[in-house]
Amino acid sequence: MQKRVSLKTIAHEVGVSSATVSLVLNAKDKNGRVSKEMAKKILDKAAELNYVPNTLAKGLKVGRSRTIGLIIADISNLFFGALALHIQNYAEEKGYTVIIGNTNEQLSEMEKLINFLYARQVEGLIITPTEKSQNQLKRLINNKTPFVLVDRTFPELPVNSVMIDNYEISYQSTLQLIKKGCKRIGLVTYKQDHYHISERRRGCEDALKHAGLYNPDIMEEVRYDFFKDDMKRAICNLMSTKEKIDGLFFTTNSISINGVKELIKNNINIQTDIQIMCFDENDAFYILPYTVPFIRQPIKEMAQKAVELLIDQIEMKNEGIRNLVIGAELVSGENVIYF
Amino acid sequence: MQKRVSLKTIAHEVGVSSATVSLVLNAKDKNGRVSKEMAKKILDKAAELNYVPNTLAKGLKVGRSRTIGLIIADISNLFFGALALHIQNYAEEKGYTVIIGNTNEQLSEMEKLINFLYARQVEGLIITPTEKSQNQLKRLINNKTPFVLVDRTFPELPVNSVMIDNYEISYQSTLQLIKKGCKRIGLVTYKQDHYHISERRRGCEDALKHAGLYNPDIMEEVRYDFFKDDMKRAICNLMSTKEKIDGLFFTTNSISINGVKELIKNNINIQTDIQIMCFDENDAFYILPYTVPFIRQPIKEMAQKAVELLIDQIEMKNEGIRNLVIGAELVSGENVIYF
DNA sequence: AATTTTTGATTAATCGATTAACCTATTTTC
DNA sequence: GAAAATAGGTTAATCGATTAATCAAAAATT
Repeated sequence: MQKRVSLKTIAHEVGVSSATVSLVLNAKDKNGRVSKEMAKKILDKAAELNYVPNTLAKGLKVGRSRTIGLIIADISNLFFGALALHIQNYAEEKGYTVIIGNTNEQLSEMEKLINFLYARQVEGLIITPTEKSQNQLKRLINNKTPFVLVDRTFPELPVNSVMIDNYEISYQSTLQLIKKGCKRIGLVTYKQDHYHISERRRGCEDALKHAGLYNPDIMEEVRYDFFKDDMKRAICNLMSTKEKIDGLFFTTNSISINGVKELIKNNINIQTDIQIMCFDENDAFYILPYTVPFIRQPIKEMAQKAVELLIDQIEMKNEGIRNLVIGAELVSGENVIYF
Repeated sequence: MQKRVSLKTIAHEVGVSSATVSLVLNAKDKNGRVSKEMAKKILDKAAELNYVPNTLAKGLKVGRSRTIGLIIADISNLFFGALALHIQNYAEEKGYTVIIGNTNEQLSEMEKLINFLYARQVEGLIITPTEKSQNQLKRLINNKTPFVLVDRTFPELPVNSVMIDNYEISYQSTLQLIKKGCKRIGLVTYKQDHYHISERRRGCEDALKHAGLYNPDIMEEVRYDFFKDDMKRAICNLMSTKEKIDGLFFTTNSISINGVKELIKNNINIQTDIQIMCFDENDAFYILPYTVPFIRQPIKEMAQKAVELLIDQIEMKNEGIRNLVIGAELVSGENVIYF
């Protein structure tokens, strides 16, 4: 790598001190601190030498890195990928650099990442927390490190968060299944204690209970670590009940995709035999010859709000804890139903 | 944010100079520079105060940021998402931080990103270049900025690259279609001048020519900016030829997904009416009741090699330009065919 | 003509960490 | 017992940029 051009280089070539160069290049010579001719000379030389300021040195001096850390649970998931993209775009627009880390849903990785990012002087974090990460978040709170949770949260902790209303959208979407005439509606969800997932389940189950259709025998749980096997078993179980089920609610995207796959494998016609409700958009749905109804999270909006919340905290514009809830939409066939 | 603990803080609390603290914390007191008792005191205090070194300050001093920039063309694409994940994981393992940027296939964005990353003192770049970005790459070459191209390259430029053998795998995969008995094999590709895409086309066409099956009338091009409309038209054209086509080669993942979708929409049975060949793995393929043959790129290996090549350059272990070609595999039903 | 103001720049400290060079007791060596 | 070696630190410069404080010369004011 060629030696980089620093303020000093320019100063030396023009024959002034580096302070002068700094003033000109930062346009802080408002009170006529530098003559126009000199300013032009410096600007020209900077352009000629292709000067790019050293963000790190500047950050060190002014005590601000203008960097935020993004801790994602599973970047190979399209939902998180899109979330990361929008967070990055929006943060960059606001003048911040984003360093992304991936926990792979591993608590230990989350701890490592926090330290890693902290050492890189991030001014704040946007986090999709892994299960049981409350203690790590508490440490961040004690440190007064600004952070925002997205997509997932722990309701018992006093933290900033951006979420969709998982209960509400699940309730409403289940009502849609009922409206379509489903009488025996099952559910497949993860066996884990993420609040957002259990809220989805609760929303679905409450809708069923209120309609007098709730049946605990057709609520299936699958393990994250044995996902494929458990899905196979779950769909198999559900499909072999005496009274055939005619509706199915999937609480996450991965469960939705795999659920549809297993249904197709079992020769169940998703149009006629059963109605389903999925979470999150996916290419896979568009490949099918029929439309699959799914709940769409407003990813871009969530990303922007998360960045805004974080920057407000960093720049001390915040007034206490904020928990944003953003509406999701049910995409069913051609028509979008908003809630 | 709480005031961070610096070397000085520790030095002050223990009652020594910060030089001593630095020596102890970096284990550079090998020649008995610091007494064991003092070292223990410092270590204990560092642990007590939860000291985390300021990577930026260290980078400034030693002249190395240990950061690399990753410029991705379209992070919402699963292939690039996976590539980014693996690059990041492997780079971190090697002690480097990765800052990711997304060009959205826009040349102007690529220029902005390069400057942005350069200002952040990246020591090198891994790039999936956009079309017509040769001049920007030439500037990097002139600057002697270490960089590696992945997935795409410009054969006329003297650059390091990690690629699959697009020509070879396309040739072989087309032979498979022919072996299955296809007589009229069409192709859908992007109308753009990326070398890797045109190599895929060339591979397919050469296989057809050598088999005496080449027909330029059923080679369709679609525009990136009018993708969906063009795909609709392309498939429609192909399907309305007098002599029905019985094989179809898609040169990218997005074309594959959309192609399959359009075929299904047009009520064409992919098992019986037509044989297809797709590029890159996708969830969508697994949702279908039949297996879709596709070409799988060894993403993880490509990622690792790219990181290795780059680090070799950064740490001056390189010996000139290297162009790595990694074998891809054809995944056809249950059996994987390696080339 | 003496004083004040303005113009146009420089000096020097600082951010946090590193490291070559230096210093002072204490211990070894002959 | 004097010189040399060693142990156990400290000083100070440095990376690149910022900025308060300062300064010298020219211009304006009285």
